[in-house]
Amino acid sequence: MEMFWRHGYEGVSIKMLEERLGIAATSLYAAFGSKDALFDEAVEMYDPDGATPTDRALRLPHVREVVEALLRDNAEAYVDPTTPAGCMLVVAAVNLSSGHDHVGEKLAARRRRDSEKIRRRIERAVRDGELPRRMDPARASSYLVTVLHGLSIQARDGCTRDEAVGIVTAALGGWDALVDDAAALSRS
Amino acid sequence: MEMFWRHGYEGVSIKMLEERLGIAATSLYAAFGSKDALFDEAVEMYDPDGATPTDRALRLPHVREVVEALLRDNAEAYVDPTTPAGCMLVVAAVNLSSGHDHVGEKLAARRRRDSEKIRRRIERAVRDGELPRRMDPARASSYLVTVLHGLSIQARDGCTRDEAVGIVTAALGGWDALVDDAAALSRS
DNA sequence: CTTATTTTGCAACGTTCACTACAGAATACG
DNA sequence: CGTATTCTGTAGTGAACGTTGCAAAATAAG
Repeated sequence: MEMFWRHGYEGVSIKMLEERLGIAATSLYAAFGSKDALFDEAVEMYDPDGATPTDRALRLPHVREVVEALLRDNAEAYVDPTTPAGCMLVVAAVNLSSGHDHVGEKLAARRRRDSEKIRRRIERAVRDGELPRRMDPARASSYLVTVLHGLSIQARDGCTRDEAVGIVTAALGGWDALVDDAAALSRS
Repeated sequence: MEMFWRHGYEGVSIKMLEERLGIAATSLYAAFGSKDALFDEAVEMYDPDGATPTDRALRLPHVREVVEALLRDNAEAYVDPTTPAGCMLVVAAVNLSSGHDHVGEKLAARRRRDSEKIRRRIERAVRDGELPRRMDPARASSYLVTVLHGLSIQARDGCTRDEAVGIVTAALGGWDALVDDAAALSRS
């Protein structure tokens, strides 16, 4: 899985996988059927539905701590030196040659899924009165996802943990400003 | 240039270039020498030093309008429907197979150059008293660059201009919060 | 017009790619 | 132990890749 995360779908050849997994190509195909299917398994292993840092953050009781955990925990994961940098869903299939577009689309679908989870959590907080009525969940979630995607690229560029934490803190300032602005609108 | 921007370095084959440029491979090589050199030319065309939206924004007189133009103008460019989505420096060489790392490194160097330009502009604003003394230029520029990189991925995912503008507004809230926090620190 | 230059088409080159067939070797199971 | 299953190594397949050589065709220049 880490190879696809680090090098992307096309950046990893069957030969590299043989060497990494220590098995012959024939067994690879016997076990997985195709490079595509192997990639899918790798993605599923990276992004098990319900068990990601995002999923865990979304289950926290208060939306401010949800947002904080969402950004912090993902940032921590992106800069974790023991794993490839960034988010696999963002970086593993950006560049694809003809015929491989479906690979990138699967990752895009997962990114959308995550974005919608975040939006729905914010909607819930608005319904529950935890956030102002005039809060725009779509915009807020877009902003948070933008920061996460950007952190992923920054992690790939060698961003340190301290830098990532600093970026998260700044981004939380942006979140708080969103909430304040919505509160002011809700009062007028 | 647009093909590399849209598909990335390895996603564009010489055959595709032949068809797009309407010339034979032989002439391609006569003119450019290699695919690498052609890519370099494309990058230089996309990112002429001193003439990018970032460069133009950095020349504005007041730092708040610098930051605003930086985010808005880049976001506009990333979602411009007449050009490929996102920032070429971010998306054109994320996934590279063995032997092509130097391609990605050139783009990373350009990203670093831009990040440093932004940091230095913020440092200048601190020196000139336009920003609080306790402002951290490195952190502030990291935050801005993170937002830009994230917007690039969002643009690739089909983000509309309105969504991008909304994200920029939220991110500006984060910038303002950074300034406010630094001002509070500077007073204590 | 002639000559020089550029471009083209063709046919490679050597390499890499994902994938397959198959006999033999290795391992697992009863 | 014998049998079944899995894995291996080998030798491909057909396609794609970036690049090159070269004669002929096309274009540009004087």
